[in-house]
Amino acid sequence: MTITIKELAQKCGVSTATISRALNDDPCVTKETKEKVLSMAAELNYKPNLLARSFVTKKSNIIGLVMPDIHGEFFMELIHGVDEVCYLNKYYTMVSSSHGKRSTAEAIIDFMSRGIVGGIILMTPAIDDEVRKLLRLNQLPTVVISGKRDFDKCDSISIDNYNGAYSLTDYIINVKKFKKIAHISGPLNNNDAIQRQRGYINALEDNGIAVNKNWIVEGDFTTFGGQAASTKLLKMKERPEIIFASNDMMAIGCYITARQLNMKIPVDFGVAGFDDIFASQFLNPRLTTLHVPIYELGKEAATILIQRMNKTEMADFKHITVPTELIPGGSILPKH
Amino acid sequence: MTITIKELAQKCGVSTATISRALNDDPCVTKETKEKVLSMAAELNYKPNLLARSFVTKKSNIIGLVMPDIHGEFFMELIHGVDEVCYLNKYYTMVSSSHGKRSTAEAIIDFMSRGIVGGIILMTPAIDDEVRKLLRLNQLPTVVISGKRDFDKCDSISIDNYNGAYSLTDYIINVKKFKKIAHISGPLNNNDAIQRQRGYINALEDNGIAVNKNWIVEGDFTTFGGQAASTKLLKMKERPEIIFASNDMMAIGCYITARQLNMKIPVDFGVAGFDDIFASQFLNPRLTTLHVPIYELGKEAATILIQRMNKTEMADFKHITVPTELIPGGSILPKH
DNA sequence: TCTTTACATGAAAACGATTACATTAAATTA
DNA sequence: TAATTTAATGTAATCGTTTTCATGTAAAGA
Repeated sequence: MTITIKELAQKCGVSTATISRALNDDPCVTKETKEKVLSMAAELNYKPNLLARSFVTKKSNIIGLVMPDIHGEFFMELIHGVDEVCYLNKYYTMVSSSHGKRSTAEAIIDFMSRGIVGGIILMTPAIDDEVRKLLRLNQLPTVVISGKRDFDKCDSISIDNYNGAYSLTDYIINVKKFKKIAHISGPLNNNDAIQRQRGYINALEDNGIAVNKNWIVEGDFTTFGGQAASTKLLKMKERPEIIFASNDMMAIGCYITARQLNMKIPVDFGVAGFDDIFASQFLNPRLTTLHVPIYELGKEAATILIQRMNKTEMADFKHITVPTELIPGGSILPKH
Repeated sequence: MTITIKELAQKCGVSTATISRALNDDPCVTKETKEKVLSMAAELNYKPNLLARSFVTKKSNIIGLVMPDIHGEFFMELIHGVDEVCYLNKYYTMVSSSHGKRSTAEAIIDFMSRGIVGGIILMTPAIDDEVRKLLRLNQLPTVVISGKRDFDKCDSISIDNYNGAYSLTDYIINVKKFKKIAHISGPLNNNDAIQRQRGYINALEDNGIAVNKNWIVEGDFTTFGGQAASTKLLKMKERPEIIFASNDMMAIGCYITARQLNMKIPVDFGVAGFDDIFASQFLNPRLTTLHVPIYELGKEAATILIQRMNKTEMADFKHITVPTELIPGGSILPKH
């Protein structure tokens, strides 16, 4: 079925070298030859075998996308963005996750050493020593998407977790006029979680509000964790008026808790989240949260990576920080 | 950095053929040689170049996953399931969508003709003539996931849309005791949509309820379409008591309409959906819907495909239908 | 007309693995 | 002991493409 370059060469009455040159737009071949080759290729439906091509050129137009998990719309949007750019540039997207027992390092090593991919987009909540070492002696172009810029030897894109959390906390204090604000953090080995917590704390301090340590509870970024943490907070003798969860999933956990404790959001307590996942807009009342442009982020990462893959000389690494956007919802009342 | 088989052969003092045999567990090589090769390979961190291997063996352990769109948790769970099985079997997942201008056929041709993937999982709402033809003369193992089994020359997995919709409609009639049930269908070139509508109609007829054509409105599987269709239904002089939307997204559109028209679900009208997407459980009241085990479906598809890719002799094609599960929610009251 | 230059194309090597076939050495049989 | 079989390994071809280098031809210059 599939025809090879040799057969095409025979049909055209030229050598395989000329075919290759014609298809790759080498200026050496004459217009007539090029036309003849192209029309014959189209007629016979010839498509170069990408495996063979990648094999000999040592370049692959496959991008390896390494994520901590393949679950939820967050990562879906990331894949979507990457795929969009890949498609437009005739690249391919290979997904991989460190779910189950697999470590991020393992996934990266796999991609790096087997010649399949020509570049890597690494989304990771934290870069540990093993991964850091791998990236350092990595020969493959890599773009790191992370909650914090803590690696300089790659292009990187970070979400502005700190300023997002800061501005949301500040909004609750100065627009909504609340001071009793609790925080459910993400796991504290997660850079996003750390940055968001820092933003929350600094906003409190800058507004002259003492930080109540009891009101900072570590969660795990799941609805279940949010449920547990919010239950703990709401059963305290002195309970907060607002719960700022470090992501929307945990904020949803707060809604579940409210139902269980027979409390009303936003009357009995207010809730804020982070991420603006799809479900957030359908919560009743709508969740106040921060929108993270994850689709655009995926597109940006793929764009930078492809540029890097096509360039031989290495310009300085790009480090981009993308801002979040405050999405006001009914989950926080203005204080009367 | 990356070492080749030649260098490894030199280090071991054997030929590349022996290395290859040792690594592929050929019974011909002695235990001692095999051990020597394996330990040296581990020491030097040798990993066979998969490109070269695939190139020469004409087999690829990359699976191409073709989807109509890369968006929403539905497809995310599909990818998740496929990835899980791929990882366990040392396969890779390459995603591709027919979003934007790209047709499904284009995506398939690309995968088929370029030698990159060794098998295809094709998720498509309908198989048109072009795709049908492609699949027929396809040399690559393919598993089709579709709303309806309408192609016999491949392994296939179908969601039991008909029985799901039938049982849900029957449940509304016989358990919830409603007879005035409207339906917002999906686009009618979509097999899932067609099967679901058929299930709805047949359930009505089998229960002796006349089908009201005005109460069947074609939607587009989006919240916006669900909004438009439900608005239309609710503004009729004789309006339905229950709206059965062909998917959860459109059901969410019904919730939005309710808010806009200042109506209360389930008091003023009831809603049912199909898919059981993540957001459905957080709707207030919880959406009554049908759970589609999409993650398991992805796993199943990948499992079958990998079996097929490893087998030379072609056994009969498998055709699997997976059932849906009724998820009762507060969105439909029992009729007093 | 002869040499030089430029240009278009062809011949052949290369990439890293697998594998059919050849070869060698050891073991078995006569 | 010589002949034959068997087991383990080596040699070399192969896959489809790109690319270096060589070749031949036409145009330009002397």
